[in-house]
Order: sequence, then C-alpha cells, then structure tokens
Amino acid sequence: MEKKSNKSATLKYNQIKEKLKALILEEEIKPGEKMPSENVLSERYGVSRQTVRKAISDLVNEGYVYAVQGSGTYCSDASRFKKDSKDIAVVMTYLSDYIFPKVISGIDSVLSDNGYSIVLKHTNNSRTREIKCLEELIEKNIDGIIIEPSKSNVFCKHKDLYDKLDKYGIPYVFIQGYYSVMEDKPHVLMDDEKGTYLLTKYLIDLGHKNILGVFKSDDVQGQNRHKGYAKALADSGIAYDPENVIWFYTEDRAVHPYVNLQNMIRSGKEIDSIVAYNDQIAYHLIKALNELGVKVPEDISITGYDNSLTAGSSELRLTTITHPQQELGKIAAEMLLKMIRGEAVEKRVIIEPELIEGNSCKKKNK
Amino acid sequence: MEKKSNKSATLKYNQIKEKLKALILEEEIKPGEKMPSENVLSERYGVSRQTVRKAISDLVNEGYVYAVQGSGTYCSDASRFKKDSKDIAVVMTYLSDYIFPKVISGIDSVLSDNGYSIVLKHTNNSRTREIKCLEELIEKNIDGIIIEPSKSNVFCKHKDLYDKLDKYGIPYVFIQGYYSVMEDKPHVLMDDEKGTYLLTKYLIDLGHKNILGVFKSDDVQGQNRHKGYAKALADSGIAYDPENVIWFYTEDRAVHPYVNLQNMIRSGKEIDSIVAYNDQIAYHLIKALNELGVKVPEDISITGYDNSLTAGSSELRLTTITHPQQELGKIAAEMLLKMIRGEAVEKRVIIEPELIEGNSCKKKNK
DNA sequence: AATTATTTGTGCGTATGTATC
DNA sequence: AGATACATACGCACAAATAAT
Repeated sequence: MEKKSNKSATLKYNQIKEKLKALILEEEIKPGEKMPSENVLSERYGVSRQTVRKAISDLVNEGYVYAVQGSGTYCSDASRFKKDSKDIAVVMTYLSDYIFPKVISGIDSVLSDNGYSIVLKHTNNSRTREIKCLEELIEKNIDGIIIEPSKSNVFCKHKDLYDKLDKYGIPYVFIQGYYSVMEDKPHVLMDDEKGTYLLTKYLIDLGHKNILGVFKSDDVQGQNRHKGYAKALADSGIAYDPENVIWFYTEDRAVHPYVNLQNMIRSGKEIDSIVAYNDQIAYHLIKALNELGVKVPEDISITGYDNSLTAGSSELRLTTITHPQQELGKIAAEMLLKMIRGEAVEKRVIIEPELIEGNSCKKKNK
Repeated sequence: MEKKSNKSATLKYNQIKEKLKALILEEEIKPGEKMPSENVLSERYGVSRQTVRKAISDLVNEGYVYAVQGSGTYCSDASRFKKDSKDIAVVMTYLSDYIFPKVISGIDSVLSDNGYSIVLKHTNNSRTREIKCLEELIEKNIDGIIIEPSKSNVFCKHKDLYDKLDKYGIPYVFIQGYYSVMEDKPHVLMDDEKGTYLLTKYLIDLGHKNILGVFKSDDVQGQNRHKGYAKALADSGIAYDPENVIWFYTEDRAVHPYVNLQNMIRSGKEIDSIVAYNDQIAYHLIKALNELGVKVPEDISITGYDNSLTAGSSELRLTTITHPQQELGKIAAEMLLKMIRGEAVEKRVIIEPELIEGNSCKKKNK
C-alpha cells in the first residue's frame, strides 16, 4: 500500500493532478473559474499534452473540474458538480394520521408528475432530530427540501445548517411555520391568526362570553392561534382573561389539557365554550367533558381547527377551520420546483382560512 | 439533443463500449469473468489499442469492469458495483389518510434507527404506475423495497421486473398482499379471512341472519374478506346468497356500494346487518342508510375493518377488526433489514386479527 | 527460482475533428 | 473567419504486474 502510494506520487500525471487539485483546494482557482489550458499546462510542466489530459480526465471523474469542448476546463462549483438525483426530501414533524397524509399527497401529486421521488423524514418535533435529519440529507444527493420546522417558536439555533444548504445550492421551502431568523426564506403557511379569529367571533356571535382557549405553546401556529383568539375578544369588547387559557407543550398534549380542563370544571369555573388548538385536541377535550357528564354542544360549545375529520358521518361534527393541506403541499412543491429551475418565487404564501360549520356549537340561551 | 446522441453513437470508443456493456448485461460475460484483452479487442474491432483503452476506461469509471495490471480486465460483480445508498423505497397504493400513515410510521420507526431513509412512492393502485415506479427505483440506487401490490388479485404480468430486482440483488418485501406467482417471496399480511369470519360470526351470535356483505373485488384482501364471510355463514348453517353480496371495484368505491345499498333498501330487501369491506366503506354505507332514514345500529347493524377510526370520542363506534398497521410496517421493515444483511427470513408472516367491539351492532330482538 | 509471454499502465508524438469565442 | 481549446483516433516504446512455463 505504502509502496504503491509512493510510486503513484512519482507518476507525472499524478503530480500534475495533485498540483491542480491544490490550486482548487487552496482556492487559487475558485469555482467556475477557468483552469489553464492543456497546452499551457503541458508546456509549464514540461510534459506531453496527453499526460496533462490524463490528469485532467481523472479530475473530471472525481468531480473537481468539468470540461467544455471548444471553451476550456473549469473548476466545479457545487451545483455543476452535483448531478440531479431527482429526489426531494420532505421533513415533517410527525408521520401521524392527522394532517400529514394530505400534505404529502399534495406534494406527491406535483412531484411525481415531474419525475421526482420523495424521501421522507420526520423529526418528532425535536430540534435535535431536525439537525440530524438535515445533516443526513446534506450527505445525500438531494435536489431540494420541503420542511416543517420543529418547535418553530423556539429560537433557531441551527441556522448554520440552512446556510450550508444555501452554499450547496440546495433549495428549501418551509411549510406550516418558519424560523423568524429566516423569514426571507420561502415559506407557505396558513393564516392561523385569522382562523381562530373567525372561530372565536363565531362563538361570540352565538352569545358565548366565557370562552376557554387551549393552545400549544411551542410552535408559531399555537402562538398565532392564540393571537387570533385574543384579538376577536378584544374586538368584541370582551376582556382577555389569562385564567381562561390553557397552554400545553407537545410532550404534554396527551394529558395536560385533559386534566386541566377537568380540574376547571370540577372547581365550578364558568365556561360556556372552548376554542381548541386543533381537532385532535378538541376531541380529546370532548372526551374529558363527557367523562364528567358535560354534554357537547348542549352544555359547552367547542371548536376545532384543521378540518381533519375523515368521517363526516359521525354524529358530532366539529365546527372547524379548513386546512387545505393538499393545497399547501401542492403550493410548496411547486415553489420548490421553480427554485430548482432557478426561477424566482414569492417569499411568503399565506393560505386563507375558511370556517366550516358543524354541530359542535350551540346558540347560548340566556 | 438528437444530434448529440447520434454523434456519440458513431464514436468508435462508444461503439466498443456499448458492445462490451451488452456482453455484460446479457451475461455473456458473468461477474468475475475476464474480459477480452485490449490487444484482442483492438484486433477484433479493427481499432487502435488506445481506442479500446478509452472504452474500457469509461466502463471502469462507470463500475461495470475493473482492471488488474498484468492480469486483465474483469467483469464487476454486483456487490462491487453497488454501494449502499441507505435508502429504502416504500411503494404504497394510496397516500391516503386511511391506513398509510400508521404503516409508514411503523416502517420508519425501524428504519430511522438503522440510519435508513424512506423513499416514498405510490401507485394509485394501478399496475401501469407500479411498473413505472419499479423501473424508476431500479434506475436509482436503492437498498431494498417494501411494496404493497396494486390490484393484487389480477394476474401479475410484470414478474420480469421483480426478476430484475432479484438479479440486481435488491431485496423486497410485500405487504398487505402478494402476487400468487411469487408466493415464495417474503410477504407480511393480515389474516383477512379470519377477520371477517370473526365479524360475521359476531353478527350471527347477535341473532342476525340477513347479513349483507360488501367487498372489493380487485384485491386479495377483498377476496379473502369475502371468504371469511362465506365461511362463517356456512359454519352457522346459513345459506350463502350471492344476492346478499355487493362487489365493487376500486374505481367504483365512491358511488357503487352507496347507490346499490340504497336501491336494495328502497326495493324493500330484508337486511338486518352489513359486513363492510373496511371502515371507510362502512361509514359511507351508514351515510347512505341515514339518508333514507335507516338508523344504525337500531335498524341495521354494521361492521367495519381496519380499526382506522381516530376519534374514539365519536358517538358511533364501529365494531371492527384491529389492523395493527404500525406492527405490520415494523415487521416488514425488520424483514427487509435482515434480507439486506443477507440473513434468512420467513417467507410469510401473518398477523392475527382481533375483534374490537364498538356500538354499531345491536342484538336482534325477534 | 528464474524466465518468458501476456496484459495493463505510463508517457509521448501526431493528425484531425469540433465546439467556442 | 480565424484562433483557441478540448475530443477523437491512431501510432510507438517502455514499465510494471501477473501468470504460466
């Protein structure tokens, strides 16, 4: 082995190859810049043009340079070096049966037709896992990324990874949320604030005053849905009461809102309606209420969010907000394709929410 | 574009390259076998040795052959050619929110931990699209495939593609169904027959006699669920009546069962219960019944299949069969990993069904 | 164990083709 | 149109590794 490498160092074409490689690695010649011509090199190093060609041919195969007939040999820039993999990564927080399937099928409907495959990843809404995912994807040969940020309310500490993506020319689109430090990066999202505004207003119009809000605290969606709730109250002249809001973390979602609500009911707190973070939580809360003998919508009205209910035949249909998940996936995929093609895209696409009336809310008779 | 490809075909070294490549692909020269020497080739094709060398050099770079100085040039064996991509393809029929999310998260839970990524594909349950998918995947560098066969009841006409996978050493596992011509290939499935057997028996035990069966005709699941239904009737001494079965095709699923059932009811046909192909169809049928003023379970009992209901808080809970989709995904992924490692696996894993009692069925009072 | 033929690898020379600027 | 640069193609000589004698 050592003998071989010693020997290989004495080969003329290897010597030239190493010299050229050094020029590139030390950035004497920068990406996109022209290399010296074959004739120049053969004269400079006193070897035949064939020998120079062999050295360059190796460098081409290794991806350091590329040759254009009639023009010259050029130092590779990352994008030229990279050959299209026709793979696009989709990084979601959860692979649950909640909104993920519709988003992914929206994405797929656009990408399949354009010959792309989807590489699926998920982060469990954990920052650590998101970092691991991105690192893996950078290793791979990926043409672009559609990513749902994890815990998007917490400050983004891994901007360097996104900078790396920029450097490597790998385009990416955020969906459902975005990191505030990168608000100039393309993102597609719902107007979450407006959604809960509509719901809360709807409840107020039905005569409700003691409206409980249940929101997730660790993503922008939760923050925005809370804002819409508060704004609707303010606009209707109802005082905002922090005691009327239950905050929960992703990790808590299975027990915290459930238990808190039951405690409130048991303590005799006056609540006539609930604006829930999403449909899943709403159903969860309904269960908690039913357990205590409180009927929905007779005793308490409740609203959801995302219109995730598959079974429209179920007797209790939540009043909720359409979350055109498929549309969201489509738009994100189309933006990414444009970016791959080098076309310009809008930095921010906001999808308007629409209220879907179910039978989970009732006019308050006072 | 065309000009370019025409030109490249006239180049001598490309001609020789293609001839050699053909020898390898048609297995005239098998992996590990010696290629003709440069001098032999130069004489055989009437070109200079340098030209032959250029052709071979390209083949070396592309991985088809490798050269040993002083000895000769040899045909690569597949394992030498292929480097692990750490990608596994999952080919599903639909990316719906039905059973897909759970299966995929089961698969992911195993593969992520082992450093693999999922490449997601779907076939829309179309044979043509399945073929296109497989061809795309063969082009890519994939370590293995988990595939849900499309319309698995129809005879498999594309076995050659699976043979190609075998030849390339790409392992694959079928889930949810399998092609009968390849029953020796690993597959993981539910005991669908037993599932409907349990459901039908359950209805019979509640006193039902006129049990309508609604089944999908173009996959093995549908066939097997029908078998279980028929067997339960036979075991209980109830005559099987073809008039009591509605068959539908994938394409029809949205209207055919719905309309047919309504026609039956309108015509006054006596039906006291329904065994539906799956939960989705069951909910569909419930809607059809409600539209005609028929109540479930008061007037007609109904069973589903797959236990897909997310909202356990809905008032009508289907009596259904657990479809441990996550488990299914896990098992398939574990099998595939073993196959990649070259370990032996069971050819057939069958997951036992279990009845989940809801409130969609009622004891018949006669 | 040494020799020899074979085979690939290195290096150079020349001529012509073809794309680019 | 012409100069320049890379691409193809053939030729030769010798080196280095291998395999068979």
